Amino acid sequence: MSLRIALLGLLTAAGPSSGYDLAKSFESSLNYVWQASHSQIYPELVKMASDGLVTADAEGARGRKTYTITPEGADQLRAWLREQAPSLTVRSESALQAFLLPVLAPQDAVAVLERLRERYVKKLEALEALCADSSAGERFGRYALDHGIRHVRATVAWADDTIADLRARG
Amino acid sequence: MSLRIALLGLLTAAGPSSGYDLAKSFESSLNYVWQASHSQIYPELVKMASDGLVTADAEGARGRKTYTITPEGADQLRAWLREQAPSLTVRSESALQAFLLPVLAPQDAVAVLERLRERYVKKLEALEALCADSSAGERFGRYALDHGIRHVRATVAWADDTIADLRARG
DNA sequence: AGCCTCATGTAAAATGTTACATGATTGG
DNA sequence: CCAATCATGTAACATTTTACATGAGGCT
Repeated sequence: MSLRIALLGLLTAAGPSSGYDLAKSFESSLNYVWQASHSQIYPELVKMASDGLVTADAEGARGRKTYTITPEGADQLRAWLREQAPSLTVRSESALQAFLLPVLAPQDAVAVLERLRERYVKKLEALEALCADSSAGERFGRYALDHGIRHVRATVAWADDTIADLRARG
Repeated sequence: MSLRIALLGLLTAAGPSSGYDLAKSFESSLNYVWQASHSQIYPELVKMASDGLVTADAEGARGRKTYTITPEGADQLRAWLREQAPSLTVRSESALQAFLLPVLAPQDAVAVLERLRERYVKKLEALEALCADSSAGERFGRYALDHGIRHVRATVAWADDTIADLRARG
């Protein structure tokens, strides 16, 4: 369901798009919260078309198919948002590493954390650049971007404090 | 791989455990960052035993099997932690909702967010209670719990600010 | 001509979820 | 004795990832 919803959302935000476009949108805008590759997206769009949630254009150059959200698709998206209480759980490999850190000797744990922290700082810079780019009017994706930035900042702060704690222990 | 690593970590943290115990550990301690149910855990433990990462006791009461991590298992866990740069992406249904919020009329979006905020506040209270419970010495899970608390706090703050923003727009 | 990006798809494998199925032990 | 919890497993299904496969169009 989530994939379908995400695609409907992207089609609303960006207007008519091809599967290829949508795959790129996933990479750029949605990547921090959800992932999907073209091999998942193409078949899903076909199913969504047969369910009447989107319509496909005749093919353009290079076999390009442009999908447009239908009123039923828009209804279904809004209904899902209003009615579906989302799961609060998260799947995060880096947080899993964080959990397991104490199995390492403190100095090894510090090394792992410093590497992780560095990568998060880069991610934060990338997100902040995106935020600066987006003109003030662009509401779409803005809330999620803000959400992402706060999370990454929280992670960097956590890494700092955890590194300090590990160092204090030796 | 992540499931296997998580199980090795839990076996290190909690000592010899049954699949049932491990499933409960997932629910209580690891739930915020990773999920797995008994139907995934039992077969995985069998595979891990055949790969020499854990050993199984003879059965106890009610068919209970206690698994113990082997030195090879511990090595593999530490090697993974030291060498594997984890993916920084996250899969979060609630963050996906956050992203899609602008498709709703502002007052509907506010209602959705308020409901979400309430659930996160409850989650925060539960995590903070856990944190207070855990005696100061207990390092295991502490870093991850701290990580989780910071993330949930960041989410609540984000919800507050986003609600305010949506209200300001009408 | 050759390389890169665009563009679509399918297949196989791995992973994760939900449902079904069974039975022992403990506590009230 | 009954209900809850302990305890294990399998099967079916859904989802996700990785790999394979193909070809058009643009640029140098």
